[in-house]
Amino acid sequence: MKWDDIQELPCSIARTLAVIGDRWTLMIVRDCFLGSRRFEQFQKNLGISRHRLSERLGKLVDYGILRKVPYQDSPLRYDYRLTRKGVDLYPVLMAMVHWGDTWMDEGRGAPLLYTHSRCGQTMHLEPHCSACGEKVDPRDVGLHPGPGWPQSLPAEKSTS
Amino acid sequence: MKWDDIQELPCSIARTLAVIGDRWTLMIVRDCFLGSRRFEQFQKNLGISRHRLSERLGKLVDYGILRKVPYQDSPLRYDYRLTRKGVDLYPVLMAMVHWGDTWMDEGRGAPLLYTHSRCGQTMHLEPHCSACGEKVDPRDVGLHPGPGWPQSLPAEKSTS
DNA sequence: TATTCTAAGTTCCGTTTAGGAACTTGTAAA
DNA sequence: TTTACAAGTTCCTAAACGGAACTTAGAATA
Repeated sequence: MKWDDIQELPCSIARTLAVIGDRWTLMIVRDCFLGSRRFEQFQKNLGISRHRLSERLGKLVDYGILRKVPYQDSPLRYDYRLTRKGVDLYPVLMAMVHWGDTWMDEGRGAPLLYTHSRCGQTMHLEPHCSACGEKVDPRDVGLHPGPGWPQSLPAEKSTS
Repeated sequence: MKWDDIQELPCSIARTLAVIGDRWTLMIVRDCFLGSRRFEQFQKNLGISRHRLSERLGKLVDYGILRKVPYQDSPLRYDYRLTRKGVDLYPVLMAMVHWGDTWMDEGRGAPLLYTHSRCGQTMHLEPHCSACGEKVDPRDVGLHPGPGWPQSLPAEKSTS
């Protein structure tokens, strides 16, 4: 199976990875959250090849994660800005931040700390149940087929 | 810059992507959460080439995300099981699930639904503040250098 | 007016990584 | 004795990546 075919699977992780599962793509999105908007800025911050960057930005625009907003005409030039769909990737990135802080800091501690302005405290993001608001343990999650599960396939057995 | 060099950056997202940012790697981890433990099982479920699978499993073991547990000797054979480090990737995967459910369902609805056994309701994972417990909006998060921020670099300006 | 500069890409080409089919190894079952 | 099974390896072609040089359109400078 080719990598590009995974977006056809009835699986939201596969469909998400089909969009942001490429090398560099999430790093570009990360850079947007840190304030980058322009080609040269991304290129300088990330050290990605211009060729690759150009292609990835195009893909992110095609998928509606970034949109091009003119910041001058003659020559016409665009900022790349996160759309709502792009901003919605925040929990994915922050989940990675927490995992990296926990497991990949090599004893040096987190490179960045996050402050919740509502409560003023340093924090990380914790997954809570959208229904009851409690913190969720993976073992307390059951799954079953939803409306988008293909009728042609048998129901999956319920695991973790 | 080569992709493999990103793990040197003082950024937990980069360090996380250095481990799970490859094609197929997160799909394999996903399959683990769904109950797969053996080579043939992964290969059949994912359609990944045996070559690639073998290499990715080895990498996941090297990074301590999976561990090999013998399930028979003669011939000696192993299950691949999630370690604590691997289980900790759950929030990353579930954040992707929610994003995929929201933006990539093509109007068909979520392929899978998740139930929180504590409260019995269908849910998704919401990012909450680990300090105050409230739901977090990206605009309410400020960042500043942490203990792992290299002393040689100037402090970053605080963005989103 | 001619030259240089800036931003945002494209082109080209050699290197890596991926994908797929066939083959291997050790053992158990028919 | 042959077949089957599980878990890889080998080998070869195709696709993706990385880096340097080049392009384009206009602005600024000499």
